[in-house]
Order: sequence, then structure tokens, then C-alpha cells
Amino acid sequence: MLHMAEGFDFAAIEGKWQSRWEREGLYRTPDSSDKPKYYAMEMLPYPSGDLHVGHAKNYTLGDAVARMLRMLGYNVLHPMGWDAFGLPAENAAIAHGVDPAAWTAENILNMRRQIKLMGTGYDWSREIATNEPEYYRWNQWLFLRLYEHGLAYKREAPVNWCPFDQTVLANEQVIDGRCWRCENLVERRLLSQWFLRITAYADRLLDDLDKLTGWPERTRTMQRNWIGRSEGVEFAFPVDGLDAKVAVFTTRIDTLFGATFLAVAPEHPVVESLLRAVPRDRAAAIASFAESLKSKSELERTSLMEKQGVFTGAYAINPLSHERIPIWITNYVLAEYGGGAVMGVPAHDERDLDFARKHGLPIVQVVVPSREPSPEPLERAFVEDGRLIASEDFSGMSSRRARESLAQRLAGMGAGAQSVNYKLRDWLISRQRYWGTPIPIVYCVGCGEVPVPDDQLPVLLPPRSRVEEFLQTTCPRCGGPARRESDTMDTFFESSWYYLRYLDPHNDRAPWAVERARHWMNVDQYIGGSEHTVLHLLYSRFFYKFFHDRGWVSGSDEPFQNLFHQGMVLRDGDKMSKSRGNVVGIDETAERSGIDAMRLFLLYVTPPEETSNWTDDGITGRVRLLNRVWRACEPYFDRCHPEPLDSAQDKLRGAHGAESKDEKTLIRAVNAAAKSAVDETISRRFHYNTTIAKLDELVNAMTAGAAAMPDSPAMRYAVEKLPILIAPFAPHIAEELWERSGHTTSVHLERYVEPDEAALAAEEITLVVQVNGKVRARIAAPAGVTENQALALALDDSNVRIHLGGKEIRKHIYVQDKLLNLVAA
RNA sequence: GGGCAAGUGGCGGAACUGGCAGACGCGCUGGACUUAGAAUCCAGUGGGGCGACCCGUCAGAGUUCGAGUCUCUGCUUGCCCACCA
Repeated sequence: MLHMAEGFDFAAIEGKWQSRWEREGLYRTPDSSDKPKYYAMEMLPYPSGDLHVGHAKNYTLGDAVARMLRMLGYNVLHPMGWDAFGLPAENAAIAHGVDPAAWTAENILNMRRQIKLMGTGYDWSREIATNEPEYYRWNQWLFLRLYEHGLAYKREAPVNWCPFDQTVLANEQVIDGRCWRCENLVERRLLSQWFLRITAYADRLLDDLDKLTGWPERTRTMQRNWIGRSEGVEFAFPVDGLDAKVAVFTTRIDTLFGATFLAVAPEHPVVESLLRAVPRDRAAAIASFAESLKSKSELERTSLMEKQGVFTGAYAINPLSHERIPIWITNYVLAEYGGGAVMGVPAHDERDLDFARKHGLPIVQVVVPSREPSPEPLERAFVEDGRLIASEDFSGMSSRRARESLAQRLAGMGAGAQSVNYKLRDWLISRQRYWGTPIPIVYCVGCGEVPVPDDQLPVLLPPRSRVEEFLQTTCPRCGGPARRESDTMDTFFESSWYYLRYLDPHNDRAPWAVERARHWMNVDQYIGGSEHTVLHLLYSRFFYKFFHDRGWVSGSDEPFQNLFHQGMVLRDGDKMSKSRGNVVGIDETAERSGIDAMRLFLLYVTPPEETSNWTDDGITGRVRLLNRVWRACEPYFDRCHPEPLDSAQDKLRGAHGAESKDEKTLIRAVNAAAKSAVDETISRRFHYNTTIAKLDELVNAMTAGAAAMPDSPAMRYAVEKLPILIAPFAPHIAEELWERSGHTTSVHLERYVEPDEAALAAEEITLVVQVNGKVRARIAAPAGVTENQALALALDDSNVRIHLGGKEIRKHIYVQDKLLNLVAA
């Protein structure tokens, strides 16, 4: 009687290998090695509580990539950590009366367990958590260096205020005028806040996008648009009868003679002097208009409201035409861009036209399309370039030339200059929240704003009940009474440099050692969601350039060489969310289907950049695959003895002529899977869905071969190679099969199967014969068949002859080993 | 409104550089095995036609010996940005 198969007990196998890997430190990465380095990283998670299969897609992909590269001979660094400061912890603390630190610690404990449960190969000796003093101490240290270099500063500015989260938000955190986290409409407030001068790096952040050829084009374009560089002219309109000037920025100085009004934001400083100069009732109207807009966000002012305005009663003087144009205060001019004032040219700007029509302001056309000699009454603003009219001695010029000439003229008069403006604004990092890195600044009655000296770092976050005593301190400079900064930092501060801390996580003298950065940076492959395109990824680039300028990192001044955005995971077409109750958890999936099956499914269901759809049916195919893999290898458990891999391969290669067709198919299937895995990795396309399909084909071939040629060397070859081939994707079963077939070391330390071109090459090809582009015959032919031989074969085919119908072959196209097209007439 | 990406069987997808459309899987149908089911294995599965064949990759045009792939026009869906002067 056959001894009963034990079967494939995935739960037992997965648990067994996870604890053995951990015990043996299999995934520890040495800092020095003979092998070339490779730094693979996924965006670190926020410890929100539980992981679902959406997270798993990200970490599975990163893990497969890291494992592939390790098996291709690299010394791979693959770390993991926790982005642990932030609002959810604080909100949970308020809601349930727990300590945010305890809440966070508990979540980290659970999520670390789940990430390990996913069979990932992280080097946990490098784990970081950004809420630990050992980490945020260096946040403070880096803040102080930015401060020293004038890149961190405090100023009063209109800021985005989220009334629900009770804190300010960075510009990048306002999505459609709403808080990125709670989706409430943000308000505008005038507050004194800390900013990082990211605009000082605007040009480099923009220009260096060209260097990032390993990034998705889409992401680069979005960053380009976010930085929003525009070139133009800044010049001033004197105010008639007042000793005041209003500076404006325009990209269309060629339309200067068409300016019929001046529009200013209610916050513009000139408004105050105007208020003093105009009659009392008009001043009151202006003041109440300004007041009505005070707390309105940019979105509300510009998108949700109609264009409104009040005439100030004052006039500005066009510096070239000397025309008097009325000054209006409007809601549609942004206070924070281009100086908060705009020259209104209704004929050549849609917004100005809209405003002019509503308020009866004149419309003067000064640019006409080149081919139309006389201006027609305008229906829409003519916003393209053209030829100037009614513009004194600039008339007749092209827009382009006029822009140069006008800029020169204004510059010559000392009235203006070429200028560049950015949409990018300085990064507001103050948060009026408890659970974050304290900003290391104290305010002293005598000395004013004083940075905390390095040797007093970290400024420890106090327990929540002790905040008041924390705030009272003494001045580090004069020893007098002082008060600490009560704001904490935006959590994006921590995540802008964490990839450097992984390199040297226990260093207590510096955030990282320069030589570690020299060795490991930059990150060879970064994987994460596209939602961070203008947040984390832009901030990190800014920080890294600052570090580079300080000499703390060397080589490239870009942190992330290659970037990959994985798509999200839906459940039956819907977004997974707790409120829908459709979240597919890691624990339940591990229990029901097994981790290897989950990993295979996530990589197989879609190319990784696409949105994938989780269905409970879908994963059954991968469970089946694993069972078939097991059954295909099981009969050989006691018969496969470890021997040098090359010899088996050489034996087969030498015996090519003697192999049966089935054997060749099997050997080809092994090599086709290997080729796919290697190609998808080095091309960084990561379409492992096609690789896993090749593994399906291999197992199909093995199943078919099991009966026909159980003792063939080709079967043994396949059984020997299959665990290696599947190891990056299904690491547990790979390890178990490897052990069962007599190996004593980990399969994950093996070199990946090197695709053998000779084994891949087909000896016989199918020659497709077309007549006038339609397939009329498929003829088996030896590989390397010549054009003349192919022609002869084709003309010998009866169906081809029928379709030629005795017509003359005018020409033919031959594609080697593939296709012959006969063109007949 | 602007920008970008994508539309292929009942479903997810494959075909990367123009050369056999639908690999692989899910589902479905039939068969084997089973008292029965589950599991497994085998066969089939784009549409039409008895058939040789014909039609077929969102729609329409074009380039080409040959188009899912390239060009143009339109439609649909998704994502991002939306008064930045």
C-alpha cells in the first residue's frame, strides 16, 4: 500500500519557517559585503492598528523584489519602521482616554506581528519608530540645522486651519479645499507659524526632476506642476495722488496696454493706505468687504464664489501709457502669489474678462491673431500670442518680441524686472497638536526666540497631563524665565529622512554616519502609493538636497533612484473600509488560504501598478497552484539528493538530442519561468503576474510528465529548480520543498536560476504563412529555416496554393522563424 | 475647464520592440474517480457557419505586405490639477 501523503499543511509550514528565519537571523544585512549593494524600501506604515490585503500588496511586491535581488547576488538592505506620530493616535487617546504612546505601542506590536506573518524578509535589527526619543531627537537636531541656515523661520501668515482637527495644515495637505485627513473645509487664519523654506530649492527641485528617469513620468509631471514655475515681469503701478506703489507680476507683459484696472487682494498692504485716503463711507465698504473674506479659504474665494470686488476710489498709473486705471479689491486675486496684485487685462485673460463684465469695466484689445487684421468684438478673451495693436511704439510686434522689448523698457526705466514666480510655497510645519516632535525653540522675555542647544536634545515630549509645566522653562542663553514652543512638527518632517536612519539606527552621536550614507545611498528601489506624489516625495527631495549641500550625503543629491507606485486593492469593486465592513484582513487570510497563496494572488491578479480586485474566488486558483506544486514534488522528497546544480543541467544539455519532446518542454518551462522572473526584476517592470503564469505552465508540464516520465532527469531537474523559482513569491513552501529534497541550507541563500538561452531556443518553429496578410497555413519547420526554404515549404502547401489561385506573387515578406507573407495580384 | 492614463471573451488579464489575438488563472460545460459529495485528474470554453471559411481587441478614418500595438477624429472610464495672473 502506498504511504499516505501528508499533504500540504500551509499553516504549519508557514509558522515553522517564520520562526526559523527569525531565530537564524536570515535577513540581517551586513553593512559591508563583497556583493554590490542594493537598497530596497517600501514606504513605512502609520501604525493604525490592523493590516489588510491592501498593505499586503505593497509589502509583498517589495519583498519579492528584495528577495529576487538577493538571489541575483546583491547585498540587499530591506528595512521596516513606523511613522508613529500623528493625529489618529491622539484622537484615539481623546476618545478612549488612553495614552497615545501606549496606543501606538500596542498597534506597532500587532502590525509587526502581521508583517512578519506575511513572510517578509526585513532586517528587523534596523527597525525604527519615529515617536521614540532616539529618533525624534534627530528631528530636532535637523530642525536646528535648517534654522541655522535660514531654512526654518517663523512668520505670521494666512494659514490653512482645519476646524475639526484644530490645527494648521501645509498647502500640500489641503485637497480640494478640504483637510486631507478629515475632509472638512479648511478656513483661513492669520497665525504666527514655523515654515521651512522649501522655495529656496524650487529651481533645483524642478530641474532635477529631469534626472529622475527611474520615476514614473506622471509623478514627475505632477511635481513639476506643483512647483509651478512661471517666468514673467514684476513691475510697479504708482498710485495716483499717494506716495505708494503696487507691484504686480505678469507672464503677459505684452498685454500691458490692455490693462483697464488693477485688482488687489484684500490683504494687500496698500489697502491700508487707501483706506486712510478715501471718504469714510467708501472706507467702510472696503473694510466690510475685506472682513467678509477674512476667514474664507482660497478655495472658497476663488472656486466656490463668484468674482466679487469693490472699487477703492483710487487710481493706479500705467507706467508706460500713463493712463489712470481704477484700483479694485477682489476675492479672486490670491494674497500669497505674485505679490497679491494683478493688472486686469479683460481682453486677454478669461478671469479678468469675467470680472470686467460683472463690474462694467472697459475691455481694450491689444493683441490680435496674426492673420486677422481688425479686431472683432470679443466673445471670449484672446489668450494666445499674436500681434500687438494700440500699444504705442510696440504695435506691430509679435507677443514674444513685445515681451522682451517691454521688459527691457521697464527695466531701463527702473520700473520693473524679469521675475520668476512659483506656485510652491514654503512648507508650514507647525502643528497645534500634542502627539508630535516638540519644536526645539524657547521664547525668552529678554533674548526672544532662542534655539535649544544640541547638548540639551532631545526636548522630550511630556506626558499629556504635564504639558503646562513642560512649557515653563528657562532661557538657555540668559537663564531667565522662558516659555517653550508649544507646537509640534508636521509628521512629514520625520518621514523626509527616515531612509537615512535605517542605515545607522543606533547612532547616538549623529542622525547617521556619513560613511554609511556614502555606502548605501541612494535608495535603489522605492515602492509606495502615488498619494504621496507631492507630499512626502517632494519634502524628502528637499531634505536630501539640504543634506547633500552640507556634505552629510555624497553622490547624487536625489534620495530615490527608482520609484514604483503600486495600485490599490479593492474588494469586489469597492474600496475596503471599516464602515463598509468589507476589509480583508491578514490574519483571516493567513488562516483560510495561507500566506503563500495570498502573496501569489496579489502578485498574479493584476500588474502591480494597476488597481486590483480582491475576490474570494480568485485566491482559490493560487491555493490550487500550491497544492499542485506540492504534489508534483512530493514523490521525489526521498529521492532527490543534493548535488551540484550545474551537473544536472550539463547532463541534460549534453543529452539534448536524446531527450523526448516532453522533457524538452519541461526544461524549457523551467527556463522560461526563470527568464520571466529575472527580466521583470531588472527591467523594474515587476509584472510578476506573467512570471507566475509561467510557473503555472511549469507545474502543468510537471503534472503531465509525472505519469509519462517519472524518473526522467528532466523531472528531477524541474523538481530541483522549482523551489528556487518560486522562492521570492511563495517563500514558505519553497523553503519546505527545499528542505524535503535534502538540503540543509536556506533556499533563500541560493542563486536564482540563470535562464539558459540554449534550453529556451526552440528547435522547431511554426512558420505562419499568409497570403495577402491573411493566415492560410501553419507549417512546422526547423528553427533557422532560410527564406528560400520557407518559400518552398509555403508553395508546397495545398491551402496556400488554393488562395494564391495561380496569381503572380508580386513580393513576399519573411520574418525569420516566424512568418512568411505572400503578396499576390 | 485643463493635463495624463486606459478601453481586449462571462471575469482578472497575456501579447514589452507592428508579425499566429485571447498565454495563465477564475467561472462555466462535459467526462473519469466516488454510494454520494468535496478534492483531484482529463477534455472543452470569443462569435457565426454542417463545412472549407467568415467576423472579431470602444467607434470611425488613415499609414502598412501586415495594426490590439503607429497617426488623426470622436465616445466612455479612471486619476490628478483646477481662477497661480
